[in-house]
Amino acid sequence: MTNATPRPSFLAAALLAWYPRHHRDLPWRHTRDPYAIWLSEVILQQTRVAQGLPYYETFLAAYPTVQALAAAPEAEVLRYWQGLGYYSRARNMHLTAQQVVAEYGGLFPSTYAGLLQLRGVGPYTAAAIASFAFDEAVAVLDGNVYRVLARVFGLHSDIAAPSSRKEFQALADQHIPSSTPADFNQAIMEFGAIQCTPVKPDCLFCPLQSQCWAFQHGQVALLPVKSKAKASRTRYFHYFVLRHGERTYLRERREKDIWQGLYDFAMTETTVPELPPAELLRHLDALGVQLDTSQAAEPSSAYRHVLSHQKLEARFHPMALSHPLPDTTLRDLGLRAYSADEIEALPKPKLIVNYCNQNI
DNA sequence: AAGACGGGGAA
DNA sequence: TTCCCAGTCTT
Repeated sequence: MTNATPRPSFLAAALLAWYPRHHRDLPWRHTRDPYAIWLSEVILQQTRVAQGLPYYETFLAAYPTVQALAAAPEAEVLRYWQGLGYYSRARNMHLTAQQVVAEYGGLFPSTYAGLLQLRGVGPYTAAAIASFAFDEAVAVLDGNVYRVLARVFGLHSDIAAPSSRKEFQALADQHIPSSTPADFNQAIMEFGAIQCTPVKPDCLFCPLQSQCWAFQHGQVALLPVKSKAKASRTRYFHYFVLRHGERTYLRERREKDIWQGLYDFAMTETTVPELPPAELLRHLDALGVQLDTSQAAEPSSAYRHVLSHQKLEARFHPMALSHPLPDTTLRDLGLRAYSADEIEALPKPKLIVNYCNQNI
């Protein structure tokens, strides 16, 4: 006799009973289109549902098919992504869309292993698409799943350590029912998001209460174990908001740093808050700005912008130039003059959006 | 294995 | 303010 009908998992039974009565009605749960599911999963990778939802709607309206996304200019794709963060997600989606159209005839791979080959698609996203679009019985492992499993089974491995993945994946794969893998995956993630929350989980009305190791041992608040992220560093940005007439100079960030592919102003960076006046003059000279004809206003007060791993403190130095910047400067620094409408259409970091909203 | 990569919400 | 939220790629 084969094990075609494995012993039902108490976890699966509880989650599958809980899910229909508690889950949120979200648009990507009404489709089997791997493209739409892929989009939703990439958006949700590091983003809360409330924040990602409007982006999903707008993005899907702008690019209803993988062909439409593949045909779009990258800057436009990034503009739709503006404010979501982790912009490599959008760049990778764009590249992958082009690959799917050019090499896969516009059809997504239909297996976990096949999906894993795509750029920007890792174990989590491959499992999500494989189960939701193709009913493959591969368990998703996201932050919610780590938390639920750590508490229910009393696992004390550090979930921040890559080596813990195998342990949790094996446990999840052991409990996912081959008959309804998509429902199980949706249910366990939703359960973690709504019921088994990071802080103040609703243990009082939890269907797994009697079977939950953490609850039974009074260790709910201690699980999952997660090592702390290292302290973030502070960076000081000094932006030169150069204008000539109605146009302002911006450039695309191409360096290997934050905000790759997005647009901001010419700038320099220091490790201390202040930019010495002599340094300011040196940079303006390098830009080819003629000091006697420029009208420099006082720098703005500091704009503080907090990323998870960096604290940014930015000051903006607006300058009205009486002559355009030399072509050599434009070429060397990648600067171009844009009208206000054109700036609005460029993808920009939130910090720059904030500044522009107040000053441009 | 460790670091890089955004931005937002809740306490 | 401080704490929390985390997949994928690169090194």
